[in-house]
Amino acid sequence: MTPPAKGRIRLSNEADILHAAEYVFARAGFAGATVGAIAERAQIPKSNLHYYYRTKKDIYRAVLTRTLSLWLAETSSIREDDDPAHALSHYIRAKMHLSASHPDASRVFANEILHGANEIGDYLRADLRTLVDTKSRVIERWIADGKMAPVDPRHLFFTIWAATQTYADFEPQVCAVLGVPRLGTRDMEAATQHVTRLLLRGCGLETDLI
Amino acid sequence: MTPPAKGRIRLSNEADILHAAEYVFARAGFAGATVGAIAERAQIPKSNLHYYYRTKKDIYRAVLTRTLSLWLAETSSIREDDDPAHALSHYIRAKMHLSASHPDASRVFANEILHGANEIGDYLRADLRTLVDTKSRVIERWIADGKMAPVDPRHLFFTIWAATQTYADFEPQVCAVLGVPRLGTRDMEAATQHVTRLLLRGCGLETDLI
DNA sequence: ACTGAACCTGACTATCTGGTCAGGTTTTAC
DNA sequence: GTAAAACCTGACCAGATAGTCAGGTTCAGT
Repeated sequence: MTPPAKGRIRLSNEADILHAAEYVFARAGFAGATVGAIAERAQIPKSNLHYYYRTKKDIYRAVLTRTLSLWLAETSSIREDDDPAHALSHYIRAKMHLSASHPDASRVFANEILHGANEIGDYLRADLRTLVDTKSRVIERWIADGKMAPVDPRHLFFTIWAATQTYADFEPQVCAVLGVPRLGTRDMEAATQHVTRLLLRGCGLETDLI
Repeated sequence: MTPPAKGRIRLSNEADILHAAEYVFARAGFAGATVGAIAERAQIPKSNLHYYYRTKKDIYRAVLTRTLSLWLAETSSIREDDDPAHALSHYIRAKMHLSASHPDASRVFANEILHGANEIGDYLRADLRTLVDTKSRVIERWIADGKMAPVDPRHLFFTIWAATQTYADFEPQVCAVLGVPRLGTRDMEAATQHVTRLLLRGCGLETDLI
């Protein structure tokens, strides 16, 4: 267990380390990342880093944990008493915003799942599954009420996640096709418009009204 | 350069190595994969492997190159004289089939782009971009002819790729949410139906007619 | 001011891994 | 049958890297 009360210095240094680690893990994956590189980026000696996190895996888990809560918090807009078009477009926009503001976090997360989700598999099977089940029931209710076209809610989530995270995870491919060096605010806004319209229309929802 | 004429043994061994390498790279990434593990899986001594591929990067590039051509060949169904609904559903189905039949290839490819596309960036900016430009013009023509709703063709490709490849790249997440140990034929067929209907309807195309 | 806890660090090591190489065996072409 | 090319391999090494540790410095509460 970590000490119950964390000192000021510890708090600050752990934040620096995690920030640097996110950057390094996003670019090199777990195996390719070196503790030395993380330490260098955090501007801290390697042995000092080991004082806060005993092993590389400890750092990795800390980065993943921090990202998970971020990822999970965004479904709040999907509530049964809300309007489907409004709720879904809000959710999609929130996810796109996450891809734009925390691309490295998205990449670390993607990398973890891509390679078998060995560290977070239990979490996915428990918390994530429960969450999606709950939100799926809301969507099924909307469908039963004739508010939107019949769509498998779980697969709808897969498609929304994929369509939005692709702008963070596969940015080099997107940039290559669009012919831009990196994704700017304008590109991301166009992407958000596209995804929202395409998927809402796909769910049989009027997009002109938004 | 590789020798112009390859021996029978070389052909067979290179195929074994590449097959094993795809498996290992998909699970561990480039840095996490060890030449020893690839050799072991190919049932060949490590030094023999180095006889065929001098460096680990050579193996990696060979795997990527093989995958690239596979990935590229599928846009053939998108032709201007074809019906949009038919062409797009055909393309989506082909992409889904690729995710089902070559998940490891998809993962190696995804991993490469996720970590910056350093090996295939040039290819993406050249061949892939040209291909997408060409096919985008076809879709723009369909839109101009009022055959489908106005959709940004490039972003449409991003969404199709993302929605289909997610079933290979993020399989552990999909399985966790669906509560199944692995994706079966039935699951993939349901996924294909979902993606096709959602995206075609999103493009303003009638899906009942397919 | 004092003192114990928290924090810091250079030097070190065990291990792992990519790649080499000399010398062997098998295959192929004639 | 034979010779050259292709193929194979155990032993080896150099470099990289995760993690340790003993001993030092700074901080926080009193």
